[in-house]
This record gives sequence, C-alpha cells and structure tokens, in this order.
Amino acid sequence: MTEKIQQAIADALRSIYGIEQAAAEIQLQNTKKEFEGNLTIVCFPWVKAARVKPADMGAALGDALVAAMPETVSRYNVVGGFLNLVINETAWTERLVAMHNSANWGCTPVTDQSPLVMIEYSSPNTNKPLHLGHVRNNLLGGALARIQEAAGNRVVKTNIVNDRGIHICKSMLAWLKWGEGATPETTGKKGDHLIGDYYVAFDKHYREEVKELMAKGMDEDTAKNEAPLMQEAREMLVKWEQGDKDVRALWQQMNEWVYAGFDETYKALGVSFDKIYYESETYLVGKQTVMDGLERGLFERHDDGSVWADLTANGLDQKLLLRKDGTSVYMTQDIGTAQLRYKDFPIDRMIYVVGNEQEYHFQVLSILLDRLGFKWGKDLVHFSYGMVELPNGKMKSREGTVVDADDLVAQMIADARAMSEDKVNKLTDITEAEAAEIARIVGMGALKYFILKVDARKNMLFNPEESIDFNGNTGPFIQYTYARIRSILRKAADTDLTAALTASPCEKEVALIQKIAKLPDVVQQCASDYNPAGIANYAYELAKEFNQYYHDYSILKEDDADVRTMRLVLCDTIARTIATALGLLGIEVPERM
RNA sequence: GGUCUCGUAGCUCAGCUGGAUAGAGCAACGCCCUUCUAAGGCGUGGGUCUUGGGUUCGAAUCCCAACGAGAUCACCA
Repeated sequence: MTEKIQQAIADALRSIYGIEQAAAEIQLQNTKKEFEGNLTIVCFPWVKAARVKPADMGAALGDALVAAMPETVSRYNVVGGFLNLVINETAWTERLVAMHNSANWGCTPVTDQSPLVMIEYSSPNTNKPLHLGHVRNNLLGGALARIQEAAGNRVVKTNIVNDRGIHICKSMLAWLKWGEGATPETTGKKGDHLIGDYYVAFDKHYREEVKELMAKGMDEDTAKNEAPLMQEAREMLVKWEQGDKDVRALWQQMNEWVYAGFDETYKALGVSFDKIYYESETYLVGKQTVMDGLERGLFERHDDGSVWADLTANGLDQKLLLRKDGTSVYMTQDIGTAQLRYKDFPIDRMIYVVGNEQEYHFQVLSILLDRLGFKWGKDLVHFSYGMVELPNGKMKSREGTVVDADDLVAQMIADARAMSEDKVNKLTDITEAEAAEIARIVGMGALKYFILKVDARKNMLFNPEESIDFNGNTGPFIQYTYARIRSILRKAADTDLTAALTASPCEKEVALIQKIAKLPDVVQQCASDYNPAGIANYAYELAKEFNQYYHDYSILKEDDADVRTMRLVLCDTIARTIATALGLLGIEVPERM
C-alpha cells in the first residue's frame, strides 16, 4: 500500500511540477494524533523547485492522489506543508487480514542463499561465575542473533571460551593449596562458583604476600612479580603449556565443573550456541597464522625475536603479535579463532559482541584480518556495548562488588512470584508447577527487558537496592498485555477468525493496525542498526496502545458479530506481533499471569 | 595528550536516515475494579534537550568549538 502511494506521489510530482523524485525515497509518516488522517507527506522538500506555496502543493498532491487511487485515499487535509491522507477503512481491513494470514509475520524467510552471519558472544573466562556484565552480553548476543535471523540471514552463534592462561592457574593453585579436595558434589556448590571462590582466595593470599614483601622494603612492582604465589602460578602455566599430565588433568577437571555451572546459567538465560571454540584449541592456530603472515611479509620480526604488525599506514602504532619467547598474546588468539572459524563456515559477516573497552582491539583485529586475507575482516562488526554500573561505580570482582548472574535470576523469579501472589485478582485455579513456570517467565522477562530496552552503546545503571520493576515500561507489562489478549481469545475459541471480515475498523483500531504493520520495517531497521532496544521500544508502544484500546472498547461483549470478529482478528494479530517482538529479545510470553 | 562513545523531566530512559506543540516509566498527588485479567486505564505537576556558534523553509537530531562523564591508547586477557 505504501509503495503504491509513494509511486502515485512521484507520478504527481512529475506531471504537475516536472519534478523527478524516486518513489522509494518519499517519506510517509504516520499522522500525528492531533490531526485528521493516517499518513502524512511532508511537502517542503519540493516547494523550492516547484516555486509554489507549501499549502498549494499539498492541495495539488492531495487532489492527484484522491483521483489516482480513490479506493485507497478517501480524502485529505493540508496543514502548512503537511499533507495528511485519510486512508479508506476497507484498505485497513485488507491490511489487517493480510498480516493475520501471514505465516511468519514480520520475519524474512531464510534460504540457503542468505548471507551467513556469525555472532560471537558470551566469551567467558573459566575462573569465575558469570555476573551482570556477562548477562548483558549474553542477552544482547542472543537478541542480535534472533534479529539477524528474522531479517533473513543465516546465523551461526559462537562462543569463544577463554579456558587457558594465568587466571585459570590461579584458581587451580588455590584449590590445590586450600581446597582439601572440595568438589561441587561435596560442597553442593555450582562448579563455577566453587572455582570462583578459589580465584578470590588466591587473590586474597596473594595480596597478603605482596604486602609482606613491601613491608620488607620491596617496591610494589617487584613484590607483585616475586610473590611466591604468583611465581607458582606462572610455573603452573608453563607446565600447562608443556602438557604436564597432572596439571592438564586438574585443568580438565576444574573446567568441567565450571562448564556444568555455566550451562545452568545459560539455560536460565535462554542462551545457546551453535559452535563453541576454546582458546586452548585456537591459540596455537593463531601462532601458526601469524608465522605464515610473517613469511608472506605481512609482519616483521624484531631483533629480540618478537613479531609485530606495523600499523602506521593505518594511522595506528605497532602491534605485538608474538612475544620474544614465542608465546601468544590476546590478538594472536583472536586471529587463530578467526582462522578456525573461517575454515568451519563460509562467513559473510562477523559480529563480535564485546564490551566497549575493547574498541581498539577490534579496530586492530579488523586491519590484521583484512591483511591476512579474510574477506569479512575489513567489515567485521564490533558490537560494542556499555558497562553495567552500580550506584557507587563499576563492578569489580576483586572488591566483591559484583551482581552475580545466578543470584539475580533467582531473585527476579522470586520477586515475580511474590508479585503475582500480591495481585488483587490473582490466578487461583493453577497448580504449583504452573505458578512456578509463570514466575520464571515473568521474572526473566522483567530482567531481560530491563537490560535490552536501553541503547546497548550506553553504560547502564543497575541499582541492587531497587528491585527491577514489574509495572510501567517493563517486560511484565508487555507480557501482561499478551496474557490479557490470550484470555479473550480462549473465551472466543469458537469464533472462526479466518472468515472474511466485513466490518471496518474505527479510528483507534486503524492506529493499532498501522502500528502492527510496522513490525517488518522495525525488524529490518533494528537488524541493520544492530539495535535490540528498538524492538523493545516497539513492543512497549504496541502494548501501551492496545491497553488503551482494551480499556475503552469491549471485544467479547460487542453485539455486532462482524465487528466482534474483526476485533478478535485484530487482537490475535497484536498478540502474535507482541510474541514475535518479545521472542526476538528472548522473552517468553505466558498464556496467563 | 591522541582516538572513540555519551550529555534530554528529581531518577531511569525513548525520540529512526532533520519535520507539526520534545515523549514514556518510576517517584508525588487525584480519580477508575458487581463490567473481556487493576502487573491495567485516566488526570495533575515537572524541560533554556549541557553551553555557544553554523548549515536551512525547519535542528534534541547534521557540522564546528567549549564544558562535563566514561572508555581506550600493555610483551593482561
């Protein structure tokens, strides 16, 4: 419909004023509520070329449109340079039916020919449990993946697990020293939390050692370097690299505990991956790739044996790729991971979901991958998101000011449960299992929406003192709207919603139809902007608009059967649209709540 | 110091490639449940869109500068 109107305007501009204007670029916006009409065309862009007054142009275009497509444009009005079109009610009915019948409403089908987009997200270290920052990463990554897929891309979700390095050795060492053989089974702790405890223990003892050494007159840097615990950790890392049997066995064991813990958290968050890479498997590939690049003359070796990339041509500095002892750095590992991935998948576009503190890293990685010949390297996307801050600053694991992911999830679900039991008209005829499931869906909905509704680039504030809301602009508000509609539809289960609609929508209903109709555009836009928050905002606006309608209009009690059916179709389409939008964010919808 | 983000109501945030009188939620106050689910709806109050220039029919939006907040510029990952 919009395409036809755009074309008609382009035709009118040409025939009346001799202005050539590409139809697709003509902006049609929804008319503001204060004015009569549904769609608005802004005439200002052409008045100069046409040498007429804005209002005269509006009238001329309005006349032309009514003449050209009377079945769609029933009338118009002009305010200043704004041409407001009133679209025929039957056109809206047709629009509604088309959306209602659309099998996968709002989403573009994916084929074998669709571009392959790989999304890396989560990427945890295996020495401590996940916290709120990881939650943001995981939720954003999952949402991006779903949105890309809805926009018609093949999507591969990957995770690169940082399972090796000095930080793992710290946990291992502490466990050996003070763990007394503790396991998740003997302690009843989740594996990731157990290991995290030893990471903290290491740090505590280590700091004591440093303090003692400094008391003996050693300067801080030397003390940090020479503290016995740190030396032991380093020795352990060397042994690990050498493949020492005992160290590797312990490493394996502890990682398994951590993975079991992560799996629980991932499951609770509704996060999954198609392919998981481990740094212990990619870092050697990275070294090899760098060595190959060195041979091809892409990099250079310094006198001390270290290998560097010269980025001065790109306006950057030199970047180390291999230390003089031949060991790899962060960048080397990311190159190796890229190499493996490229071997595994025909990647067209790569998206890294990583915090904004690593913007420089990805700027460099992009240059290096491009230089190495990865076709997607140059245009790799660093989806850079802001930090989650607490009222008194950033989260710091060492200072214990972290919001633990598992605690938060449990708290949200408990809050949701309490909330539903406080309700005035709470559900009484449900089983314990149903109540628990609703609390899970609603609690997680509140958490996910809270995080995803804000622009990912911005730092966001989380105040643990104030629990996440369930009223207002929240996930539960939207879920509640869905549940209300489902309740109506259950009561009208005997109505045939596929029958031809004869009733026309009223003004408020037209506004809702216009809102629903935007879903495909919103999905496309949010996919190309990498903007999950746009989906959240859309879902909220739709839910809010529906709630007003729900308050003012009766659906089941409408006497006119034709109108009633039309309203049911509208409700059904809105429910599906809400479910789709929330689904893209990884938020489930309850049938009742 | 260089680079990159961000600055909108008391608080947390929307405002898409410039469009009509800048919007929500929370918090405060006042209404609305014998009526399809009150996790809802309606209303009141609350703003020099950090500041100053520029671009033009029109700027919260684009450009420049200043101020303020954050990130980054490691042989840490």
